[in-house]
Amino acid sequence: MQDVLLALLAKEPAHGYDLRARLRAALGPLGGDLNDGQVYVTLRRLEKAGLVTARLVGQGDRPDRKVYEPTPAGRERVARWLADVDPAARPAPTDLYLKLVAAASSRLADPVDIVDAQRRELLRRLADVQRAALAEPAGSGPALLLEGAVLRLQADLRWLDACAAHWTDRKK
Amino acid sequence: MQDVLLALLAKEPAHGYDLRARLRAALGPLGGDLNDGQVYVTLRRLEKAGLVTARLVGQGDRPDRKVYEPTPAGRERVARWLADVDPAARPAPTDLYLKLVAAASSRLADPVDIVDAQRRELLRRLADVQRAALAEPAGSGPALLLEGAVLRLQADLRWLDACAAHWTDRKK
DNA sequence: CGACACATGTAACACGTTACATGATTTG
DNA sequence: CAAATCATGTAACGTGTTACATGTGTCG
Repeated sequence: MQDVLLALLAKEPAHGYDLRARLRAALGPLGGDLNDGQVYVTLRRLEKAGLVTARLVGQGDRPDRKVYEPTPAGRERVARWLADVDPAARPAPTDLYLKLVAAASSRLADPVDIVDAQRRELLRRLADVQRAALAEPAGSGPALLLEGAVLRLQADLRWLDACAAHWTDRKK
Repeated sequence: MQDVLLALLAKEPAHGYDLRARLRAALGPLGGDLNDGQVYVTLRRLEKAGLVTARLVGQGDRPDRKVYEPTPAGRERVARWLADVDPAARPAPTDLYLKLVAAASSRLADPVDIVDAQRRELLRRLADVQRAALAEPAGSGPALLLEGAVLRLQADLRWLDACAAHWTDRKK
């Protein structure tokens, strides 16, 4: 998040509200879960870390803006971020897997039921995402991002099939 | 994490070291990034929240064990966790997407280069995971989890191709 | 007049990560 | 004798989440 904001500021100085709007625009329908204060908190942390500087810009009738600009240290960090490959969180559906293992070993729930419920949920989300994708102009950024979501959901659905097979075998 | 430990304790009371070992066994090669103190911190938080109780079990020569057991409130929470579908984090590769957008708009780096670097990285990880999968007994839990990782990595790789096409078009 | 866009924040909290810290016993 | 295994933790930190808090201007 910090890096993202820094990179946006490296393009041109901006104030919090504007950054939030740009983020929402870039993310499209998936930007809905952004938090109100998140951007401002992050900006203040960046400021405290000496990566950006701010100046107030009054504009008469409208509320004042606080325009941020990266410091040299900030620009350096952006460059490093862009050059590094993504650390990329654990690629596996670890959480669900642990739930299934826990359910199986504790005998409090049937893993196959959980898999079924999860499959229904993922199918629902897949439909949502695909519907949202149709609403986006083809070739737009959000459309691309939504395609990424679709691919992942499909991958997870195929994995769920493998899970179902796994625990069905064990049950008998 | 809290829920996972609670569920394991619901099966049978255990001490921290044992839980850690069970987790590592369940996760297989992917359990390597578990932190030493993590389990203990979580257990203490669970205790503070009144979801587990602990009693010390001395065993003469060996260090004492602290055996944890869920409280009724804890068991209730496990039941709820198992019944609920996974909240499942954002299904889209948002982080990388934002990096690409930031790179493109700031002109500090070429998105296509970033995509290429990322592809090399994912291919490397895919090879790692597949090699690890061969070392696991077929049909084991860890093997299943590794298959999940493979499917996701393949999905992300296909998405990278879409990204490359997207920004190659824009460049011309 | 009510809703929405503009514009900014804070405080408390939960959680994972990192790194540090200790000490006995078994095994090669 | 060194290393691995058993066994437990703590302190500090960074970050995201939640919820709260405030105020103006415009448009229908």
